[in-house]
Amino acid sequence: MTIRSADAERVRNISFFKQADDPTFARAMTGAFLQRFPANTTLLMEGDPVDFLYILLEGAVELGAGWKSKDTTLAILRPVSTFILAAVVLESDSLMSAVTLERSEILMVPGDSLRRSMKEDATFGFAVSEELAGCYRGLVRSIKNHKLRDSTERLANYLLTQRVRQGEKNTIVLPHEKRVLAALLGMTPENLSRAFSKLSDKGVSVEGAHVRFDNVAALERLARPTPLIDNHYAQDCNTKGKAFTERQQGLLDTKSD
Amino acid sequence: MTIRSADAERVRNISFFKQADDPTFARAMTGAFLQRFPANTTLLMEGDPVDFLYILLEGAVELGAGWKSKDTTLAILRPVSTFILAAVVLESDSLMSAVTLERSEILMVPGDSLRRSMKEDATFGFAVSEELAGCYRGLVRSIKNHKLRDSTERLANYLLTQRVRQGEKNTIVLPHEKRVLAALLGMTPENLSRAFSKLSDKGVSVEGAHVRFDNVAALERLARPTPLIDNHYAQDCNTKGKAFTERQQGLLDTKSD
DNA sequence: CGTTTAGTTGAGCATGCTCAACGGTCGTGG
DNA sequence: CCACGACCGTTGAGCATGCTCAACTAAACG
Repeated sequence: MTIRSADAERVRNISFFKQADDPTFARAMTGAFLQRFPANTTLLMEGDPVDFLYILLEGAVELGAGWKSKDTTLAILRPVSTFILAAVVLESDSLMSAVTLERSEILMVPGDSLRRSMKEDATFGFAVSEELAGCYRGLVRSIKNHKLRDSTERLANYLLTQRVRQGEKNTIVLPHEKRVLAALLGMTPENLSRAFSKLSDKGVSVEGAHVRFDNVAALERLARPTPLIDNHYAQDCNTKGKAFTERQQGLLDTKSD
Repeated sequence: MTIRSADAERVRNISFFKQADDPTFARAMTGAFLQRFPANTTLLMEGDPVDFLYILLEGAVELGAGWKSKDTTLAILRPVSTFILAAVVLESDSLMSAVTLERSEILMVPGDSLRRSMKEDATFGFAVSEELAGCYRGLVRSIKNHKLRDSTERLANYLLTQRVRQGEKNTIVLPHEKRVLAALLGMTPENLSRAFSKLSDKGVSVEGAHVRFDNVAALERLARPTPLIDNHYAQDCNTKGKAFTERQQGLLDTKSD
């Protein structure tokens, strides 16, 4: 077995493996191996056949796509996240490219093993369906965020989201370089700068990666976060405490394919 | 049983029911009923709890979302299409609203029945996973279409796509009102008009719902369709002849949740 | 100490939206 | 049968959001 038990533990804690029993988990992991990649390594290009499910355990990965000399970022992933799950289920070619942003540690699970486990164990299969459904809904949120909000509103909501995740304190630290954040929010670095200065009205001040909030109420009045777009503001919105299956992604951050 | 056998047949022909055996199909359909709705009926609002999987058998449905007095169209569905599948799997609230565009006939399948069948029959569960994965990839295509192409390019690709679907003839008939088409392509009706006139250079002429192509080569040179965005141009791209699981959707048309 | 890279700022431009006006079509009702 | 109104689609003018390009600063790294 090429994976350490500590890693196996971490992997079992991601949603859809948590519900698998031991034999199913073991079979799903058949042939899996752990690999390290330096920053800026292309893991996968658009159109490549997909043979493995990728599970990011350490580092950061950008999912993107291009056409006619344009490029766009679809999501930035942080551990622990799976990606390319949909392509694995369908045994089809990748629709996006994946590139490491930092030195990263990635578990690669053969698609065959995963599909076999799904077909043999209905409970596990259902868990994968839940994961896929969560990813789907993450994308829907992402599209709504993009089509219904302008860049300043997206930034405002991003900041409020980070504030919630980092414990409701009045200062947060940005988890990405500003250039990466700009790509995540669907704008240029120049416009991110300008968006930040527009928010100074609302008590937002920036110093490097540190952001301070002096008037959260005013910021919320501009941002108007909603559980129908911003997953974190989902108080009791997922009916059965299953919030874990639905993670924010895409323009909202993390988890994908 | 409230559904006619002719309808049952049509339903069985959509991807993920096709793979179910008879008992599983029967159980999944427990409590299902067929309902007719007039045009412009709201079937579901954003944030509503979802109790049924909807299957559109006749008519047309628009999926949309709103925020702060803005509204946007996420997809237009045509028969036979399921929708709200992801929310059903997760037993959670809808992220989009659904409205009939025409008089429609919709089969409503209780979420409980569907989830139970998935948990009891791994083969059926896998088929649902394939469906979800296909929906996911449809959304990814949709986002790429939107972020990487300007409005004229989206229209050009839409027209080429329709041409392929309608049999590669040199004239097609638009399946929607232009106002609806505009929403589908993510622009205003005014801009759709302008986009059409920009395409007259490329041999495209419009008369009502009829569009004629006099220079397909030129149009393709502008549109540059690719299987990584436009599903139809997938020659042999899905590895195992499973193309049926992946339908175009969202900005590309039809099939969703 | 030079070089590189991230971030900011400004000017000009492009894509797409809003608002208003107008023509054509269809359905209704006089 | 015609007249009216409603609505779809088109066209034009002006505007807004966001992008490109360029210059400049500051910090990081050799």
